[in-house]
Amino acid sequence: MGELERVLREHGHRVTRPRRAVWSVLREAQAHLTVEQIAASLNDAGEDVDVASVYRTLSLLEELDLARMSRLGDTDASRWEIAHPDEHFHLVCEQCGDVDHHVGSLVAQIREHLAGDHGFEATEVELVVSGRCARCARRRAG
Amino acid sequence: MGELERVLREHGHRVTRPRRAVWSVLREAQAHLTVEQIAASLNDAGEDVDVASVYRTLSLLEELDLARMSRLGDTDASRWEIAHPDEHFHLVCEQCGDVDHHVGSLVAQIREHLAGDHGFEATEVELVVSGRCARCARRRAG
DNA sequence: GTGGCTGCAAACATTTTGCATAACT
DNA sequence: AGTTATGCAAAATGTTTGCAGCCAC
Repeated sequence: MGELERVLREHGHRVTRPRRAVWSVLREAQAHLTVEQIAASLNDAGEDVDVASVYRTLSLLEELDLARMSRLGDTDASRWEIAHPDEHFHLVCEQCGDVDHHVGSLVAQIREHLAGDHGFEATEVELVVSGRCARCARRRAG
Repeated sequence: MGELERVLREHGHRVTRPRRAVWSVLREAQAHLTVEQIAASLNDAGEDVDVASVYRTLSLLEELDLARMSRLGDTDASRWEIAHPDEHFHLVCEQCGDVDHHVGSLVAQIREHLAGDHGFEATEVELVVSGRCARCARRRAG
């Protein structure tokens, strides 16, 4: 049994076609998807799921720590991704539009720094860095 | 002549009552304000400014690097603040709802780390940390 | 069978836009 | 006087909700 089914059942929720479909789209995408993009993917896959259900499913997945929402870049639409077990941060390239995930010690370092200097117990560290990725920097600088 | 007037004129924009009023509200507030809150403040101050003008003014101020927008916490409304010359980050307390600014070396450190390890030229570092502030942590832990 | 879930449509919240008028330079 | 910015209202966008019927359990 997949992770989705297990977690849903554990919490007394039902395993339905729309939930499987949304989960599948999130799993297969590497990027952060807007609801619009998720709906398009569902369509491509021949799955007929209402946006309202997409929203409801995403909220549920978030509640169950299976998905994560963020508002990257300058868009006003939320973007969704599978909840990574590892802490990571986002590098948004202003030139090519790419969004990279990076797992590293950085987030842990930030957490420690805050606990030490500010007495702040961090539960969630959201680090979004905009700029130019190595590839674009190379191309432009020579 | 104030900073607002100077920058507006420098860029060929007019100095108008709504622009002064919005600027004044932002200057006097320490917090990050939603457009709704800005409108309420304007009302309190006896200034009659349409929301559309508030939005247009805020966009202009952002373009001129006089104001900054961010989407803190879980709200879906943008929040605005005077553009700080210093780099800073946000500590959002999940318990008391407080949003603190912190200026420190942390952002510079992140920038260096990324340039070194990832070859990523950061232009903007947005660090939002949720958790429990020192005050709330003390109260609860003893 | 029954209660939770879905689809549909309508409501809601936030932000943007078109246009006639007002006001800054 | 010229033209940019404003106010108003309407539209666009993103998200939530009420409800009748459907489907997983």
